[in-house]
Amino acid sequence: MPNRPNPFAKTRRDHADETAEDYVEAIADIEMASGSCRVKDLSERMQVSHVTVTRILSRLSDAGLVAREPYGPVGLTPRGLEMAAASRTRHETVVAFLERIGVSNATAEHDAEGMEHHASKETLEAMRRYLRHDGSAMTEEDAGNRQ
Amino acid sequence: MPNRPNPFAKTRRDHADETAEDYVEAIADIEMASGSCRVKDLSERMQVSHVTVTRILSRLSDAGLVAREPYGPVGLTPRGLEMAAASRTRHETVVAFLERIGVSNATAEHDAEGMEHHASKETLEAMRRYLRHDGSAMTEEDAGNRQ
DNA sequence: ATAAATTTGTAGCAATGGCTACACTCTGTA
DNA sequence: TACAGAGTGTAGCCATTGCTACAAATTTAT
Repeated sequence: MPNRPNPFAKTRRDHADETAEDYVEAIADIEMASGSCRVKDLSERMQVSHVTVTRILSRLSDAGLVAREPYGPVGLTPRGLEMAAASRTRHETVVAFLERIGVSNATAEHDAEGMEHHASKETLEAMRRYLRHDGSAMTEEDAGNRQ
Repeated sequence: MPNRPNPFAKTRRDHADETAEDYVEAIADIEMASGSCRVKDLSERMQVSHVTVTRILSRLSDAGLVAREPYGPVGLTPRGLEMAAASRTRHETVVAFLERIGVSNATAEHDAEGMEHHASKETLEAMRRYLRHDGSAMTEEDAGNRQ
């Protein structure tokens, strides 16, 4: 018997859900930054072809997260907005946490993008607790001086 | 323009590589724990059908990570062993780190499974630095008392 | 107002990872 | 030894996410 029973399991499902969150988050970001979101914006952001974006948007539209009309801009439904807000909060928690332990902003943004989908409620709470109670940013030097 | 340029990008590729690492790590674990690894052990561990395991093993065998013969046990090639060792180290770092900030062992194991694939070298180093320099385990109570 | 350029949609292919159903091999025991 | 049951393999289906190539629409410029 494996000594680590099956902490795995679900990890390998949910890829489609992660995609949904990433897209919804990106749409909210882009709308916020430039006023409206187009397929092109998403294909650049996600670094995939516009074809891939179109197909995924169509799935998200069926799922009731995205509002879409041919050749038009991409919008979020109320449910999409909800998901975007939750994703954003979680994303910001992970980024802030990584920076706090000394990771550069660029790396924190990059790693958070992947990690955020796997941080459970409990882990996110631990991160927030850490952010609340350890007020100082930790640089490499700080880390050396701490004890 | 999005304010977050494209920290995304690769995030959505590499799923196959993550699978490879997960399987190789699992094989090493199971061999360690029970002496030999069978398809059945993996299908239980990963909670997927034996069919899925077989197909993935065949891909990993083609990739030179896994040694395989029909109806026989599953082994790792030298390259597979290398990958398993690296994965294990990284996994243990993430688990230890999560526990250190107050996450329960069960949750740490679970979250690490997904997060470890997205922790860059820089982030892993920050975690190890934190583990080295902050010797005490942090419980929820500790967190409250710290400042 | 037209032509050119950009954007979006559609068709159709590939790889990955799920599955069920069915066939085959292996093992252990009657 | 022979058979039952457990373990594997194979066929073939589906969904997701990539892609290129080509077609249609929209926007921009002339």
